Amino acid sequence: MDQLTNIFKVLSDQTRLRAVVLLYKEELCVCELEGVLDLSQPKISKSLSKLRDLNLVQDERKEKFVFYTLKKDNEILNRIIQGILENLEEYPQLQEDIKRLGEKEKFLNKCNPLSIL
Amino acid sequence: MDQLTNIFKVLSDQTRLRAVVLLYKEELCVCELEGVLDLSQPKISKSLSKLRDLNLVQDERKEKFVFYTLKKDNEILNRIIQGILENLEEYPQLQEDIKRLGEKEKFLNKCNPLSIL
DNA sequence: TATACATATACTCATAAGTGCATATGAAAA
DNA sequence: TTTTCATATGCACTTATGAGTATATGTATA
Repeated sequence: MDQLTNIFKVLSDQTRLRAVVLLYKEELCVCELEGVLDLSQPKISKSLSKLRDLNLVQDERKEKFVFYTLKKDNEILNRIIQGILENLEEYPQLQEDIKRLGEKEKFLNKCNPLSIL
Repeated sequence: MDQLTNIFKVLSDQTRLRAVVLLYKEELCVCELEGVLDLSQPKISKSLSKLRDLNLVQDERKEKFVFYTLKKDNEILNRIIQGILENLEEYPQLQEDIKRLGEKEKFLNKCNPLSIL
């Protein structure tokens, strides 16, 4: 039951929930998450680290960036996210996040404040 | 999104999760929950109070006892519990709890230690 | 092999959350 | 109207958690 309650705990934080929803849709690097969610780098990194602890996420380095994907082998988690996605109208923030996924490339290489035009 | 993360937070505690699953199956009073889950009265009572705060539960007094039921109007919550119930083999504790639901009457009027035969 | 840059982690702090025990509340029964 | 009994709440304590800032790590590029 621990595995179950741990999943709920992970989802009970807004940052992590937002990240999980995005990662369910596509692979993203820390940089992109930082930009799309408009949150600090350590905050994103820590969130991802908790997801990694629970084995909910997979990471892979590609050149300069580390890309994360959500593992799709967790029945309950899949169900939950699907439930959320089917009722997105109820969650404007998540809706907005997903919309901003379209501009994700904008944030690649732009995570450093100094490099923002 | 707060409502969502709050639901996850509520479910991230073992006591509350166990109670929610039982209350999804049937109406129970504090006494019965105490017996079935084998936990202290204040612990049960506090768990129920958090569920009440989130409007996930309904209470009704019947003579000496206060009976609780889970409200079935929360899409996401329903889905989650259904998901759990469909994979009960993975959660022995919850399975055991549900089994003990059969003996629930045994605990009515027996919550007071002094009245235990 | 230096340097730059993306990501991870450490540290401190403030706050929240769970637990156990004692006690308050309030309805029912005597 | 007093007593009993089911349930709720308060308090003290301990641990967990999230946030921000600074800094470490490690790969890639110059």
